Amino acid sequence: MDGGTEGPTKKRRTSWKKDPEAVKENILTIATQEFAAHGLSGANINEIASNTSTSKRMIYYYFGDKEGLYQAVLERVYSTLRENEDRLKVENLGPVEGLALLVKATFEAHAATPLFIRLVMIENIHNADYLRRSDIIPRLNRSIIDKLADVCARGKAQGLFRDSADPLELHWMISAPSFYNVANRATFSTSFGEALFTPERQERLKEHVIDMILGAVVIGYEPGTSHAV
Amino acid sequence: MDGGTEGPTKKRRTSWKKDPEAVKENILTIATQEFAAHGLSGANINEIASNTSTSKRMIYYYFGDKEGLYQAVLERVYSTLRENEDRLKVENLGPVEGLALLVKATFEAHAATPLFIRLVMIENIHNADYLRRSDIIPRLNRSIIDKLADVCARGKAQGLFRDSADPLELHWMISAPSFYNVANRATFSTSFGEALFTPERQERLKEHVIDMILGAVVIGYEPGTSHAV
DNA sequence: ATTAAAATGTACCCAAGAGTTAATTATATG
DNA sequence: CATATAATTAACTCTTGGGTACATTTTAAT
Repeated sequence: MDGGTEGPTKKRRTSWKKDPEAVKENILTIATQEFAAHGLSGANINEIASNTSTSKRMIYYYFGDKEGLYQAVLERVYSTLRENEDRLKVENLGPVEGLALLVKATFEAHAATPLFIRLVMIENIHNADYLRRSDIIPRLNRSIIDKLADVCARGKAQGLFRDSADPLELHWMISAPSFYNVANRATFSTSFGEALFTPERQERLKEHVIDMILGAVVIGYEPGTSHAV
Repeated sequence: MDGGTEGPTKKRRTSWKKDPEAVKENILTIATQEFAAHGLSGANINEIASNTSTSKRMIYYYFGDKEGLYQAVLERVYSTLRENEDRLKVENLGPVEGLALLVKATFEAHAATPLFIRLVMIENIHNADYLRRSDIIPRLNRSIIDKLADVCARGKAQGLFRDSADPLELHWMISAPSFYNVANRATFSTSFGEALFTPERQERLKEHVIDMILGAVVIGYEPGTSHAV
């Protein structure tokens, strides 16, 4: 094809600026999408590189290898999640309303961040090896448990919550449907149809989840009275 | 080692029996473990082959390519699940007891089949492309919905269940915590510790799930009165 | 200006692993 | 018992893609 004039096609390099942070950020953004889409082994470094504004060389320069890049992606996405959790304020609400808000916010947050969900799924396939290896765990996810503990304590003190209410169990109960709703949507709708995934049915499911949680925790709770939506 | 007498080491092939079904079954069993462990792209055909009592050639002979093998694995494991569901009998139980049993059995079945859970997680990563392509879907997972519909109808007819109770939503509500409990154990316990995964706490969680579901469906349900465990 | 170090570009290497080719053996059928 | 076909073995090919070598450019410090 281009074998034409073998003239001055020397090594004419393009000019560039030093901007390490922007380059790293650019790589991480693209890599997040690639890993979320195809998993750790399925992700393609060449593909990531070609979608960045830099080169494959820089990926290895900054992140060492594929696993290093994956780990960085995982940590960044977890940190973002943490920041979102921190923004939630329930201290000023009553225990029942506070708990209802936490459930509602969790359900919506999961639905709004499918990329994060996929990365967590992938990390679970890998037995959480990379998350465990990370040093961000301790400060991670602490706030959501603290919030639940606060709401729980106040609810019990006011005689509104059952004695059995437990913050960690509550977090499990809230996360499970919220996570499943996004994570298993593909197989669920393939098996049973898309019916539950219209906006209206999703609202209904969210209501059900709130009712289930409050019903398990709040003494004498009447379904449909959360006023949280 | 065996470099000794370079005598009659010609092409002396080992003897073998024709046994296509056993060979296929053997391949599927090993492949199931490999795919469940490493996912579609992460699985290694050479590794699978070396763990079977046959050769890599046979994998391609019977299943065409890696994706064909994966699809076969997926279909087989879904079929096994279906058979387990069919064994459950709730027609002779009252609506409340029947529903409680369905929840309990689902929770326990998920906990008992981590391999299946992993394959479903992996299939969701692939947007259920292979499940969708399969022709086993229609008859699949039908029975569980039918059972729930039966229980629901009887519960409503007897004035025990809320009018809002819906079989498909119920299945979603039952599956979500059951699935999450196994699928996300790695990241959950990495973030929050192993506390919820002792046998005692798992029993407690199962009770909570039963209570939550019954609380959402059964009019005037009192937590801890399911008698299902 | 000089220079060293950090950052970047280009081209390449090479192992891993999906998939194939061709010969060989078992078994059913007439 | 000839022979066609299904089942199987052994050895090979060849692309894909993770990772690297090395040259080059920017920038900050002296």
